[in-house]
Amino acid sequence: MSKISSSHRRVTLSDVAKASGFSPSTVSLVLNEAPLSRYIPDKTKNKISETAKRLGYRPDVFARSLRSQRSQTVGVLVIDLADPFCTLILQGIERKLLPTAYLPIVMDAHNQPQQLERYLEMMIERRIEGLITVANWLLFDITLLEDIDDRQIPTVVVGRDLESPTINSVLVDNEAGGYAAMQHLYELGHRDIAFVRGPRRLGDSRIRWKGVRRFATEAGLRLSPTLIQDLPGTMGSNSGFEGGMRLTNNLIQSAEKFTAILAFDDLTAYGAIRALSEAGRRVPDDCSVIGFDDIPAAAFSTPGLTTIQQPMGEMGEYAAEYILKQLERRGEDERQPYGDAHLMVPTLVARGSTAPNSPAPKKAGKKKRMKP
Amino acid sequence: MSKISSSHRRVTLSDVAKASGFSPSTVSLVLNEAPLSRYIPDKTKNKISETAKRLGYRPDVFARSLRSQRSQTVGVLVIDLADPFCTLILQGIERKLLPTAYLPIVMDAHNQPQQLERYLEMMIERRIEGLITVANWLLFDITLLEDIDDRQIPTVVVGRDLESPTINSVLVDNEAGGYAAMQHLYELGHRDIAFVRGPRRLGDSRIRWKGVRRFATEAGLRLSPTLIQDLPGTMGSNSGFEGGMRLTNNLIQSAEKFTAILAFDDLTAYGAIRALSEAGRRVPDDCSVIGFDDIPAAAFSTPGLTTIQQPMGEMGEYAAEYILKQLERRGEDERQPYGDAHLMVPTLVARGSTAPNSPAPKKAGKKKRMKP
DNA sequence: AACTGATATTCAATCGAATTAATAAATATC
DNA sequence: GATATTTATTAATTCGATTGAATATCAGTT
Repeated sequence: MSKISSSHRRVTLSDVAKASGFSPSTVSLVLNEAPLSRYIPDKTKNKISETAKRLGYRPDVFARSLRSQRSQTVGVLVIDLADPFCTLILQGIERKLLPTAYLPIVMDAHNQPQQLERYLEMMIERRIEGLITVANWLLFDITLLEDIDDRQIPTVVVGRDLESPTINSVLVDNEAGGYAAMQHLYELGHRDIAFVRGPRRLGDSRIRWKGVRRFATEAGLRLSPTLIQDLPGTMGSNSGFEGGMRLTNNLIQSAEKFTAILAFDDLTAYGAIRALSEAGRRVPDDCSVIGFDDIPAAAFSTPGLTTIQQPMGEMGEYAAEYILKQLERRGEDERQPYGDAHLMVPTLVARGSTAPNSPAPKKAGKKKRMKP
Repeated sequence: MSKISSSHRRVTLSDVAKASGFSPSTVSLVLNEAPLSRYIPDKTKNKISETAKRLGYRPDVFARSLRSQRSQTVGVLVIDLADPFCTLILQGIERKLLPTAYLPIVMDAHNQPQQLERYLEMMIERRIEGLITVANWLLFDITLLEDIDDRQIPTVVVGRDLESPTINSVLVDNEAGGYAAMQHLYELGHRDIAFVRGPRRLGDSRIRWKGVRRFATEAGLRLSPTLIQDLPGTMGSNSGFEGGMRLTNNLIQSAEKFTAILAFDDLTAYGAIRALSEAGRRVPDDCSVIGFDDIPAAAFSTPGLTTIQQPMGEMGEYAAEYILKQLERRGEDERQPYGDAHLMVPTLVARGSTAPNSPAPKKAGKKKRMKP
């Protein structure tokens, strides 16, 4: 039973009509379960559906779309498909869309926001009925998305805090995440904690920091300004790694003691680990490292990376559901609340890259300076 | 200049016709540069193209597809989007397709080959003009693809050796890769090498092994059967990691000495590293590990993973080009050679997970037994 | 017997563009 | 000057499905 369909000539609506002895109109009404089919007796309905099945009829999507002015597609604009963060979100979206009649049209911006306009134009040309943008932390022009939204095409952004006044978004509770990361390190006994924060211009980064600060305040912990580094705002895709490495080197050379690093995201964390390793410091024995995201590599690297897990899959699912809901209530003309952000709860995943602080000395008098 | 298009009402062909003072036919001929437009004077042509541009005319893809029976799309069936191997290939495909008139319709099989048939049906419904299947090492039913090929839809598979008699494919030269991996370890002085091979049923795995054997024979090296482990054929997506871990534990417990592990792929290699680490063996000091693929994580893990790089991007590009070529010469009815496999050259990428063998003891007398 | 309303089915227009056959004017040929 | 030929443009059909208006049948009402 592996043949997909035996005859190569297309079966059209009127083929079914002819074969079943009814008119194309009737066939259409029946197969679409249109309201007008309400008076058509079951006998007719059965006959029609049977012949349709027998002939292997499949409606021509183009004819249908042309007539109905609906494409049955949802645009999915992914900022970078190679970013595992985006990929997992995308898979969540697909999971929700698969059982529906909507086909995702996936476009990959390859980390080049300059071309965003072009992609969106292509999507409009293809008459997408909804738009989901899967963003990583790359900055791009929001006004383009707002344009789409203006056109009555429901739009949502997943993964990033866009801080747009009009566009709804789905993202992780960054503050809770920052808080949890900090708490984890604190509970392991770390008091001298270094930070590699995200770019200042990035909303997500600021909010995570807010969570970190909140925990520190509550715990009565003072954060040393010397131990705070910021990733630059103008970074390519993978340069989180390089940034993390460079900034961690700064930290090491600053000569201020620290026993743990809280990194902006997993890639940054890996950069930190590399830098520490090159400086002869073992993770987690000499220094704990915690990331953010929980990309797949976090599980299979050695040591495993302790991190704040974003529920990427669920975020994608939620976004897809949101769009589907919008599409259902189309025409009701009740616009959803503007600029809403739906926050998902992050989860701490403790792996090998964090460990209790200083198993040896209880008295804090003996400080190991790397360089005087 | 961020507005994508000002007016929300669609501009149709006859709008342009009215505005320019010509008939829809003429406008269509001019804008498509159809053969019949050869007698139309430049004056007319210019006027029409100008008004078209002025009004912001964009042909309706559905109307066009309905009439011309061409969808201007290429189906891209990805076995697992979360697999970085697939992702990078996909990006290569996109790079080549972007400048053309063809839009990729990406479908993700989520590692569930049972649903393949359904996806292919959806693609046929969407009238894809060509099909690129991005395969990882998951086994699936080839006959489905052969069906597509039968329908005059050019088909190609990237990334896997399908061993199909009819379908063309693009993949890495597995034998050369196996050879190079082996050579690398040998040149570092390793003589006692353990292997975690891929599933026996997998063609790629067998060919890699062929390369390994060839080098061993040339170098006069005997391979110990005890040090050869095979991944099971029935594995989920990420279980390469678990498999690698489990089989490496077997190796460790076998008590036969080895100073390097040649793993089937990067994920397997990471499993091996984890197992070694848990057994107290350091990589690369106590044991070198080499992988295959060069997934992104290989670069940012610590130590970096030495591996055989597959040119994933280029493979994708090549596949896309192949399909485009087939589409160009459509109608010429000269079928391409059947079942061709285009081999791409792999590259050794030496990173931190491999190191010269035994800087210390020359005499191999002192064996550390894990358990008797 | 004429009329109403529910039931059952179909006609015909439409979506927007591509394309073939047809027409009209200008020029060339004998 | 009648007839080809080239140049320039268009009317009309087609792709395949949807849908509002129209028609036809029948049971029930007065």
